Amino acid sequence: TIKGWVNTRRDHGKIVFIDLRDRTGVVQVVCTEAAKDLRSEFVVSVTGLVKARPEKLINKNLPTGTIEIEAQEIEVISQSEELPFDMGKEVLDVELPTLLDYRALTLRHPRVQAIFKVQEVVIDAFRQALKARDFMEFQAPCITPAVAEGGAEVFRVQYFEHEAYLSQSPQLYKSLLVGDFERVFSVNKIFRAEPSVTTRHLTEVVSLDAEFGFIESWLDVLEMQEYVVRFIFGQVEKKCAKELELYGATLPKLADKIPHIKLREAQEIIYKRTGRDCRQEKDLSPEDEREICRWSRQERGSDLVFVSHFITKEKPFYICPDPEDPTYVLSVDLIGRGVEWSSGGQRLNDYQQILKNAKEWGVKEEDVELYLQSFRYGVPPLGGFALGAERMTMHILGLKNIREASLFPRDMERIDVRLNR
RNA sequence: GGGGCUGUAGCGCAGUUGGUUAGCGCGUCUCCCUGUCACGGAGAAGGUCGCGGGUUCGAGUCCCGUCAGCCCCGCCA
Repeated sequence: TIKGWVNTRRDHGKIVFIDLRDRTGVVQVVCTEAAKDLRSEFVVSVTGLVKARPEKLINKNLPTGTIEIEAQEIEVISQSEELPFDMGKEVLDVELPTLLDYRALTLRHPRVQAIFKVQEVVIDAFRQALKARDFMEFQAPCITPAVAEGGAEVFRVQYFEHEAYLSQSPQLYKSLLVGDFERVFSVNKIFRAEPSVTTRHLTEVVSLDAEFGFIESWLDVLEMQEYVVRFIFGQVEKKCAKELELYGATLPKLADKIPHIKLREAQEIIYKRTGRDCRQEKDLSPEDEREICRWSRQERGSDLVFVSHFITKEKPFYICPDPEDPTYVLSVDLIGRGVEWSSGGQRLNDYQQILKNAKEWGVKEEDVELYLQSFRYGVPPLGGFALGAERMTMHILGLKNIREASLFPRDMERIDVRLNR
């Protein structure tokens, strides 16, 4: 007896073929006319005999193509309504809004499922990589007391008779915890109320965060980041060959060492290559990021490139300025395939300096009280980084829109269903 | 917030310089088929062309407005 969903039905009159699907794959069931009433996505229980197919009837395109099941009895367990689109195609031919409007159904398609198998491996590999380096996993809070960092917009929530916010980053908590556990990481949801309607932004994101103490320099953070990314790629390559093939995807090519350049060097390179002068800009634009990726690929043989030394004033108060030139910070973004994959850097660990910076940045002491407490009682030099799980998944598979890489994407216009209907 | 593009059957699309009955593929329904595996064959149903207004003898097509969607830019520790 085998139970599963009807993938497709091929009716030949006296003989009917059913492709039966369950979590392990698809197998062909040979039925009599009794199967005439079965439709796509019906859940059925088939009792019958597993038989080897005659040589001529072997389907080489199907992993189970050498066998088939001769049905003796078929019981319908659950019926399905008529499908809104064709699920039998190798590639679901629907537009993004349809893909998401029918999410419960589209997630049954093997090519859609592949996305989330890759994502699972990415997240699992992140955990493995850090546990192997003696990091401890922690659960970050989602409700936070105040907006401690400028920058990204935050969601406000009613918290009894008080106001609270949804966490836009576990940053302060993971840094704080370095004072307690030395090496920590978390896999957690973060929330951003940016009014951004783009192919790479979501309001609810899975963030892969790591932070550790006793670093000799910010380069230790960069190395740890590189180790983790390489480990993740290795696991995806090993465990997701089938999924990568479905998308014709290849993992980013990495040089022996991922090249690393400073923001100003990157801008100089872009100026020399394109004549576009962005040397005074405070950050790389999307086009700049694409150009620097082209450079990295051509000149250094690497699809990924670290860009460091962003402008101190543009970064949060806790980032460590470069002692050699405090205009720039010891923070680093990992850029690949034209977009940002992760960002990290060295943080301040000197209590007085953090206090001073907080004041300068306009951060109220009382809003970061718990964070500051940690640094009053001794914290080693520290740093860390964060990767976006959806962005990694998206760019590993070459998806066009990040919403495809989120099971239930939230954006300005959608929470499960479209908000403007 | 700025710009570009799109909106035609359940889904994906075509529709010429404005012209009389708006098409195609898939899916759905009926019938035929014992070897298909995206089965095949015959037939059928299914549309106020996003919505509102205008120009015109006549609008899916042109104009204005509006709503929705997609993409780019901006915003984005």
